[in-house]
Amino acid sequence: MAPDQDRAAGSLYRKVAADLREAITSGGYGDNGRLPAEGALAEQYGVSRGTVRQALAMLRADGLVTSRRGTRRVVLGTARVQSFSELLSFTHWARSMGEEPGGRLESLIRRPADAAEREQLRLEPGTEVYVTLRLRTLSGKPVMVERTVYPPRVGEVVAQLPPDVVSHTEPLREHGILFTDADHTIDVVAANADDARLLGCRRGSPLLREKRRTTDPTGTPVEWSQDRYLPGTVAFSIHNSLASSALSRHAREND
Amino acid sequence: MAPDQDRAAGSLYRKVAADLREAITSGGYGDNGRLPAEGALAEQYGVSRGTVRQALAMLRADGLVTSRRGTRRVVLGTARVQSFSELLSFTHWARSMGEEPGGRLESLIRRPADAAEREQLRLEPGTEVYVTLRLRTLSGKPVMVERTVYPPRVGEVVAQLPPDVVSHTEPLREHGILFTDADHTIDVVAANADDARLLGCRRGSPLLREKRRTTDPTGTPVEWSQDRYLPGTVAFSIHNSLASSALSRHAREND
DNA sequence: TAGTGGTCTAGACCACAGG
DNA sequence: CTGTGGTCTAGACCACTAA
Repeated sequence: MAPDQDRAAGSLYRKVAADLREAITSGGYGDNGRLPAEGALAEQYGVSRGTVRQALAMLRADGLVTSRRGTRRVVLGTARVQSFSELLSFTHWARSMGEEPGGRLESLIRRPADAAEREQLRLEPGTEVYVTLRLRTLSGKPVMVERTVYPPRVGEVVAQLPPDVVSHTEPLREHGILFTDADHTIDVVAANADDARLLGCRRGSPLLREKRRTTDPTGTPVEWSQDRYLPGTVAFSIHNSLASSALSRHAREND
Repeated sequence: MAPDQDRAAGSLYRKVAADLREAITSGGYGDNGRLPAEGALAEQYGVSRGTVRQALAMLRADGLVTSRRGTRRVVLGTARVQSFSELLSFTHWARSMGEEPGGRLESLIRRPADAAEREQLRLEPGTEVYVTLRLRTLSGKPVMVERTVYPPRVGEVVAQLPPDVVSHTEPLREHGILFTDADHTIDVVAANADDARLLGCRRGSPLLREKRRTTDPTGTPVEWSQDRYLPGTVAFSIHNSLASSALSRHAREND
């Protein structure tokens, strides 16, 4: 078991959800099969129906099952949805694919925030921010350029990390800086001179861009980042429904 | 009020959620402000705490509020998240931006499904599918090429629509074909000859691609589509958190 | 310590699917 | 009609935050 999965512990409904997820993804209920009724599951696990429903809501959000009034839940598929930490951390993502993540800090500067940065990070005029430029690699091959702006509290921690540290989210968590919510925007952008030099592509060639603003549980922004990927190295996937949705990032596969 | 929003009707928690959403987005609680306690909201609306929590879970998924044990919920922002129908329907999306959606059916053919299509739509070998190629425009300007594969049950309905019909999801709903779940993948692809001709770009120039498979409440696939957008016309946004996430598509704004 | 959200229970009624 | 998921209630206890 990956250490990530142990987070199922702590609450009952997470344990039930983890167990059901395991049963589903290992084919225990078949594809397009039906799950037992909520009442049956409640009895089977020795919990109330409400707890079972809370567990099933997680699977619903992940696109594993549908639900419709009147009939049993249907197994949609064995969709692989990434955990939140896999989504935010290049390092976790790479490792989950069996690739070796690498990176190089190109620059780290401290300067007053401009208007856009103040807006994104909710900072007072004159506040200084830390700005990093990193090249990210998979098994030695450049795939992404990452530009991140940190507010002072976070930047001070980042600035003291060794320049060759692979993961940033882990040390930050140890400093009590938590990532709980993120807004992402995905589009296409042309490579500028820096992008071209670092990624080894032509200037003006298209890159897949992900802009991301992350906040902690109090709603305070902790990071504003702009990642630019070489085409063909990444795709973003989302499952959504009338009720909920989820995003996942994965290596691109053939058409 | 847009007709879409009337769907808040039907259940209590949706009404509560709609009311709170309105209060938040109109600034009633301020940015980074605090919501009243769950108990207070329950009393205010005359419902149980469980119902209030169900409503708040929706706002949480939309990125409007955070939550943390021990303190009141924090208003994250006034994020505009699109409804599921806006996300699936080009027509709804265009109108929500105040643009005039247009389109032209370039071709509609019926032929046996190939291996990939059978896989995506869960069809038996030899089953025939309907394949459409459409050019989509905003206020007359080409922005997207859409290739959709329908299984027979759905294709038969689509094939009988007038070629210049703007929205397909609406007539389908009237035929009892419901869209409840979708999986999306977003990446970059080079324009082929057809794309270049229809969109008026050079062959090989980059396009933002969204692949989408949609299913109905029983888990049966009803559509497999591949949309290719001109760069600069669209971006995709997602809010996600430790608990949940949502996707929205919107017009690109300046950097 | 007091207030808050997170979790869990037990029971109720309804709307809808399908025989 | 029966069985199912959808909704709602009333109450309980716990873990955590902030004063």
